[in-house]
Amino acid sequence: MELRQLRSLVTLVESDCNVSRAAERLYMVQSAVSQHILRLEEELGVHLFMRQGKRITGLTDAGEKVLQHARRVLAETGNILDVGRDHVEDRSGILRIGTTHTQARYVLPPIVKRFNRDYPRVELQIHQASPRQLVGMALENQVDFAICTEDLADQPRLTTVPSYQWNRSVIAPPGHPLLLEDTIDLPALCRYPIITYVTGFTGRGHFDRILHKAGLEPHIVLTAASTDIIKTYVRERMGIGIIASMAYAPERDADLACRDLSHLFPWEVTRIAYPEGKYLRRYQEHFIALFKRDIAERVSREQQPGMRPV
Amino acid sequence: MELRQLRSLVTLVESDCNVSRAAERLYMVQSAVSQHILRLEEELGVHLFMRQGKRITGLTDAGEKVLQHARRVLAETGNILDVGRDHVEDRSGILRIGTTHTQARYVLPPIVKRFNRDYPRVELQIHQASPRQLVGMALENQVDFAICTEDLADQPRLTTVPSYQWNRSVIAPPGHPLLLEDTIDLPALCRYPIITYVTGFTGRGHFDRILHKAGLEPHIVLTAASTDIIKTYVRERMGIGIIASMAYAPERDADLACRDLSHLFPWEVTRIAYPEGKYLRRYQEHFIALFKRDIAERVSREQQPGMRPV
DNA sequence: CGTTCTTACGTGTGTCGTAACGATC
DNA sequence: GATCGTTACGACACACGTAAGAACG
Repeated sequence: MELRQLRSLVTLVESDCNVSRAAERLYMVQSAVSQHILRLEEELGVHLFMRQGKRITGLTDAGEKVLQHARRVLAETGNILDVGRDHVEDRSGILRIGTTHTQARYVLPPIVKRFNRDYPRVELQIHQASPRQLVGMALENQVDFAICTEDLADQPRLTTVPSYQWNRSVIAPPGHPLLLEDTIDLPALCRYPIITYVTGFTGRGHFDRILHKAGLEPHIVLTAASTDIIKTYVRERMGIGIIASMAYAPERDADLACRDLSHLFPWEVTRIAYPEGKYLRRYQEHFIALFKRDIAERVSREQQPGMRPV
Repeated sequence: MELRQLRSLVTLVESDCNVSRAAERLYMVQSAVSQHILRLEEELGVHLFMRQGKRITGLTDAGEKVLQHARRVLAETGNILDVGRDHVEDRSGILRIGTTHTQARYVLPPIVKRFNRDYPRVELQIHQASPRQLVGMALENQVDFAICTEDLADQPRLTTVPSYQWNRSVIAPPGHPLLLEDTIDLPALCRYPIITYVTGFTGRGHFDRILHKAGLEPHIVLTAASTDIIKTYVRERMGIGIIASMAYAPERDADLACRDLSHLFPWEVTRIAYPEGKYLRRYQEHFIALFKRDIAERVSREQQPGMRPV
């Protein structure tokens, strides 16, 4: 068995079982990849791929199993290379972050900026996806860190680092009747059409559960994956917006009133996740430290009510 | 980077950093192993080993890190080979069991016998070690299964399967004054010299904690790692023996009286552990199933009071 | 002086690329 | 006929073994 062969196997699967395309990605000719697979199958004594004539159509059961282990082999060889890179030159490299729109737009910017100042020669990549996708991307080593709130707790093959906590706020156009209330409670919220996040995003799960427990049926008039969309329709007076508190920017959103709702909903924990056992390069550890430090500073500086350190 | 190189690295460390001996184990000449290490160091740009002149004296920090990942790479390639073996011939292979004396001597025999009847062409290896050592052996893939009671719970990189529960019994020569008591309690036990297991073995931890909580100071006159030794000195009338209940064999130990102590101590859980993510061959899964089934049958058949299924 | 590791060099295996062939849609 | 995968073959690279050299106790 050779690492090359495993590399070909994984790339082939990621190229929809198209040998030609896999070969391109690997900067090799088709025949080489083909041979890798054939030799691997020969050595193991199992067909890893199902074929119709000569067309490869998919993985066999054995292929699925081998693929999983092959992925981990490659991940670990990647870790070994990273140990080397860190000793040769620990100030440059790539940092691939997978995260949701909310984090990328409202939380990461100051952190990323500072990180870039500390490590100007590290190339930063921000990949945007849904929490569920992010879990897969972290596991398949398509990103170094997955940063989000959902789906990360108790994930068996991921190490997760809690980075900060946040809660929700309600936004509404100035003069909206909700804003006249002294203290906002759940029934008050449910008296108006609500615009909030799509299921699976940004604390939507707990939001639904709390309202359901209270026996309330909110009138959710529109949902979106990103806060910008929500704000847009709140401005259009389609309803009140329930958003993550850190997504309210006082300057830019001066035309929207905002009220904290921390007393109504549980605090959400945003986590940084990476594959269990992954070797963290110096700058990767630095990023995690920076994340926590920045949140702590921001909270104490801006007195933001809907956000707090872990 | 090549798998061969990683293999050489791991073997070299397991050969006390002696290149000649590592080469022997790998059926290669010294120079080949030497080259593997040098090329790997060259590619990574780090010294993995510390040297005094040409003598290799130990791993560097980077070497330690690389070693860990290299071990996992090899474990995963082993899993891949196992997937193949299972499809080629799933009735023969090797099963390496690491366990303590108590399990090997008093619990495993009927299970092993039955397993051998089901899979006569699987070579069984039983490696005996302390619970602490067993954890290391499982992690470093020196055994397939580690079976013991201590040190396995919440081990991060091991999957553990609870297999059965057991409690303690006291053994004493016939006519011993303790046997006249109606119900035996902790103070009663502490009135006599006690012979039991060494710290770290067979439930000794909970034993100590319970007595300490009760404010009792037992007079422990002798400790041993295996029940046979304990029995021997109980026969010599050096004291009463506190042993795992399954270690009392009514026929063979007819010259010793035995009383169950389940009412005094917490139940211990014996677990089967293997590296997280390990591919289990057919016969390995069968062994685990057999283990549980056999215990259930034994308990219901023999009405053994100090043993129960999970 | 034996042990231990590295370096030098030749041989053979094996991998990759070119190219032709065979299959499938 | 176009796309796709396998087979055949040659060139090159490289890993291993032999053997000599260098460093330590």
